[in-house]
Parts: sequence; C-alpha cells; structure tokens
Amino acid sequence: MAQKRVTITDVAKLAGVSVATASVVINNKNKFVAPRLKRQVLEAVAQLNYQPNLVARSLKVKETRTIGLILTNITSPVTPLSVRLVQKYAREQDFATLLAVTEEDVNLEMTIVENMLSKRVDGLIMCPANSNVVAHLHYAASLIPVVAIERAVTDIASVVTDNYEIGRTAAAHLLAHGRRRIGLIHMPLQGTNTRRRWEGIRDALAAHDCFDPALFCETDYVGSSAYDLACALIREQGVDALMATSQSITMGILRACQTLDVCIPEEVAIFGYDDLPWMELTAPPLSTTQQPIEHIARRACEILFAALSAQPAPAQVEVIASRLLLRRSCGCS
Amino acid sequence: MAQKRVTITDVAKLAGVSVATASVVINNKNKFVAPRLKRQVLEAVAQLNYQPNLVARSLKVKETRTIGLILTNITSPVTPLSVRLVQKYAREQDFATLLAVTEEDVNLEMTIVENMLSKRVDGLIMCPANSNVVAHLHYAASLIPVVAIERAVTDIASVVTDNYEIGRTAAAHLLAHGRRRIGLIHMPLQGTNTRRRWEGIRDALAAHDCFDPALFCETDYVGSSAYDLACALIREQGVDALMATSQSITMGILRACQTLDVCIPEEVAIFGYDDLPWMELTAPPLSTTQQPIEHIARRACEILFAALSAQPAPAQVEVIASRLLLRRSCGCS
DNA sequence: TTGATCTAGAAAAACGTTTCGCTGTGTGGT
DNA sequence: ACCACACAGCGAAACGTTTTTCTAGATCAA
Repeated sequence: MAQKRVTITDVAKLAGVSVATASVVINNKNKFVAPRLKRQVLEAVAQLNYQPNLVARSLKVKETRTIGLILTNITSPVTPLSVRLVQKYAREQDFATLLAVTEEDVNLEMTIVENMLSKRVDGLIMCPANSNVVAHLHYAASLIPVVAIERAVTDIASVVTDNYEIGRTAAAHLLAHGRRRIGLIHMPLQGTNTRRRWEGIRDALAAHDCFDPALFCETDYVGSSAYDLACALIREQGVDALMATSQSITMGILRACQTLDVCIPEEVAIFGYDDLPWMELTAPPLSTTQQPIEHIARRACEILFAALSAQPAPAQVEVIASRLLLRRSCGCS
Repeated sequence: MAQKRVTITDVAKLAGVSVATASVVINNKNKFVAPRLKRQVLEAVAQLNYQPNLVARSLKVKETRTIGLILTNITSPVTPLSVRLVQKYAREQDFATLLAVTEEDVNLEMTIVENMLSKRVDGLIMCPANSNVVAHLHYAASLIPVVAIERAVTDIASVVTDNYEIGRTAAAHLLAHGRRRIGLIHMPLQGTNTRRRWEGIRDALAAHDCFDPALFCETDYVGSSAYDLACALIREQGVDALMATSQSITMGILRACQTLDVCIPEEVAIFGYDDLPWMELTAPPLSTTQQPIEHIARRACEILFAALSAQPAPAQVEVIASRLLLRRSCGCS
C-alpha cells in the first residue's frame, strides 16, 4: 500500500532516453522517433508497468477528460437509465464520470457544482434541483459546457420532456372513454414539470367542462399521502378515473383500490406514471406515460460532447416528445 | 467559455502577499498569520471569486479526495441504493465519487480499474464482474484500499450476503408449509452468489429427500427465458412451489402464473428475490428475500474510510445476514 | 571542403498548488 | 547593550506531466 509509483522519469531512465522523447512515444504523437528508441521506451513501459499519472497530465493540458453528472434523486426509477446511458456515451469517448446527487437540496447542489468546477471537470450534465436559484449554474456555464436535463433553465442548453402535452393527451384519452370525474394526485406544484403536466390535464378537462379543483390533490415529494388521498377521492368524491405524477403515487392509488375493493378499470380507470417493468404485472396491467429518458440522456450527451469538441452549444431548450403506453387500467379494450 | 481562471498567484498579488502565505490562509493551517494579511487574502479570494484548482493540489499532496465506485449493472433495482449510500457517505467526508459500470465485462472492468488508478483515486469500492480473473484487483489493492461488495474475492476485503443461508431458510420455509415439489429458476451458476444460494436450496430439499434436479432450471443473466421455464415447470412437472434468484425471474414466474391461471399460493407457492416496492402490490403480495444492500454498502464505506485514514483493512470477508420477508405468496396465512 | 539547412532528441519551462528552508525583524534574558 | 532565539512571511523547490525551445550532428549544394 502507498508504495511509490513509477513515473515517466523512471521509464525514460530505464530506456536511456529523455523524458521528452518518452512522453512523445507514450502518447504516440506523429513526431518521428527512431524505431530503436521507440522500442526501448515501450519495453521500459511494459517492464515497469508504467501507468501515466493523469492528474499531472490534466494539470498540464488543462483538461481532465471527466464530466460531471449531477442528479436529484438516484432512487427515482428512471435515473439508472440515464446514468447508464451517460456512462456509456462518456466511456466511448474515453471520459470518466463524476457522479453526485443533490436530493433536491439547492445548497448541496451549489457546493457540488463548486466542487466539480474545482476538480476541473470538462463538462456537466445535470438535473437542476427544483428551485429558482440558478446563479451558480450560469456561472458554471460560463466556464464549461453545461446541459440541463429534465428541467429547463434559461440561458442554458436544456433537454426536457413535453409535460404539458403528455398530460393533455392522457387526460383527453380518459375523456374519450367517457370518464368525467377525473382525479389527479400530484407532487408539489413548485416543480415546473408537475405544474406543466397539471396544466395540460386541467386544460383538457376544462375543454370538456369537467375540471373540478376538488379532485386535484397535492402530496409531498415522496408521495407518502397518496394512499389516503386516493381513498378519499374514491369514497368521498366518487371519481371514475385517477391520474398520478410519480411512481410512488401510482402505487398509492393501486393500494387504495385494492383495499377498497374497487374494480379497475370498470369503477375507476387509472393512468400511471413512468414505465417500469412491474407495471405490466399488476392486475390489470397499468396504462402509463412513457418517459423518454434515454432519448433525453442521449441528446444531452450529444449536445455536451459537441460543445466539448467545438464551439459552445446554443443555449436553447429542446423538447422531447413522450408517448402514452395504453394497457388495460385506463379502460382500453 | 474557456476563459482564464483565477489562480492563487492572482489572489496573492491582489492581497499583496506571497503565494505561500496565501496558501496558508486559504487552507487555514494552524500556522499564525497576521490578522491584517489574513483579512486581505480573504478579501482577495472573495473579490476574485477564487476557486482552488484541485488537480494541481492533488498533484502536490498526492491525494485526490475521490473514490471510485465500480458496479456491474446500474439497472439492477438494488444498485441505486448502494450508489446513494456510498455517495452520501463519501460526500460527508468531502470525497467525490467516480462512477463506472462494467456490465459484467471483465475486460471493461480491467480498463476501468486501470483508468481509475491513473486518475489516482484514493480508494475503490467495487462489485467485481463475475469472472475468475482478478489479478488487476490485487494489483489495485496493492496500491490503494479496495473493498469488494456483493462478491467476495480472496485476499481483498469483501462484504457480501449470506447466500447459502438465505437459500436454505427460504426452501426450509416452503418445506415447513408442506410443499414438496419445489422448483427453482436461477441465473447461470458461474455466479458464486447464485451457486451458493442454489446449494443452500438443494441442501434444504435434500434433507427432506425431495431434491429433484429436473425442477432446477438455468436461465441467462437477464432472465429472458424465465417465463417459458416457469410455464414448463408448472405444466409438465407439476411443481407446487417456485423460487427465483432475480427480480426479472420473479417477474417471469408471475407472468406465467397469470397466463396459466394458476392460483398463488394455493396451487403454486412463490418465493421472489429482492425486495422492491411493487412486490407488495401484486396479487397476492410477494414473499421475498431481503437484500441487505444498504447494510453492505455502509460496511463497505466504513471499512474503506477506515483504511483511508489509518492502516489497511484486514483482507477478510464479512458476511451480512439477510432475512425472509414473509408475505402471502409463499402460503403464509 | 565549407557553410547552410534540416531534424532527432535533449534540456528546460510551464501548469497551479503545497511546503521546506531561509531571512530578517522583534523580543527577552543577561 | 548585545546576543540568542522565536517566528512571520517569503522565495524556491517539488509534484509528474507536456511542449516549446535549443543543440548538435547529419545531409546537402556549391
């Protein structure tokens, strides 16, 4: 442990050349170096099992070949997908990934961003915490390429889902099947995404003249009260359909239906959120909205790496369409 | 973008002191420096918004305050938990986390480990890929503290679940409820964990004289054939219980029961794997084995950071007990 | 043969820190 | 009043690279 590590100087010494030439052959630049010396260096490298010190290299060349990935919530069922995709994409360009999660805490986010800047990451992909303090993001973006995912931030390249549209079409779908007392259990409306979706749903309902604020309930971020709210909506409001804005809310609704012994979709139709494997296994299979999370992550990578290798990306928001996944719980066939 | 960043020299110059003293006050060492100068430096720092260049610092002090976290599969439902925990633990000690995933590919694992060593991470927590080539791990462990999770590797500190024991008790539980034709669908037996669990189950059954190899089936890593195998076991072998060794296999079994219209647990009892939120929502709720994944991650962190701040950890394997989560699918009341 | 031209490879500077060792000033003891 | 000592703060070296500059030997033309 903590033994001294072999440096390029050791290699050069063993090979009987200068460190300069050693460096040249190790990074095989297109400079010409005599085959004999080249071979000697390569042999020395192999013999000493030399591993370049990338932090020294980074200091000199001013790039770390590392990107930062900042997320708000690692246990959200969709994050692993984006992590995997970013990972893979980065690795293909020989970049490493520094991961951090903020748990929606802006202060934590600020120190994390600061730390990553100090660590001199070359670029940043992040899902900003839900908050309107973004000065640190703009500061970061003035130093390195930054792309925001999931939540748009002004003057920073962002790629997000079309929450309004997906909310509207999901609600419209339920309306088309004759539902009229459509309830919604949603997370706090501070979240722009939740709010947009809420608006989409409201507008769809209002267009059919059946928007009833009493049927729209707010839960906390983890959705712990979803079960109780669902019970209340079913028993006291006689809803004939329920929509959710998170996996955990979906689960709460399902549990409520189970306990109250209400038939899905005959008595209450259900529209879930996200598409997880288990949602096909419930009885009946759940209709949900598909989160194009991998699509988002891919675009984010493309934008980031384009900016990394050339000129900065335009700071515009890119909207990715999402789709309904119609199964049985919404009353389809 | 790419503007020049302010260095400690700028700070020193503005404050009218030498870089040496600037450094001293910035890292506030316990050396005494005149309050006046101290204030000047601090003001300069604030005014220039100086952010130390951590890669230069790392080069000098030979520590990066970064740990590597290498996982095999980010989409496994339990990994986010360990990621989160390691994250949190590391951040509390002001360490960053370099994340990489191997997808069970040893060659990829080798280059990742190599890359992390080159990046000079201070320590490594990793779930080794399923393979018997481990030279690179021992090499890594000779340089920095390494702790393996989930899969033990000889001569490296490891913390794992007791797969044999949990397999044995789960099978014993089914036996105690009168099941005799107990089937198992498992992932490839190369995996030590799967093998140990397999052995536990076999031994439990053998003790009651009802181990029948025909009821033990192997699927690939993603469990894609689980559905077909489950159908076959139910129809052709008349099993009265089925066990799984992964989430996806559990799902395959459930789907088979659904299609074949067999009653759980009356006709076939089911023992799942892992404990995910949705498993309470199936009909009936699933009995599973609990993976003490957070416990494992916590111990791994404790061991790693202990080694980081003092002498190397003993290279022993630590076994964390896991529990049965008895719900309804196994035939319990 | 000699001066000009080229180039392989060495020497040295630089990246931004930390830290060692030194200088020079101020204090206290005799 | 002088010497010894303490110590605040500075200069410079070092960390391990890359890259620019420089040197010296070889090649070529006249």
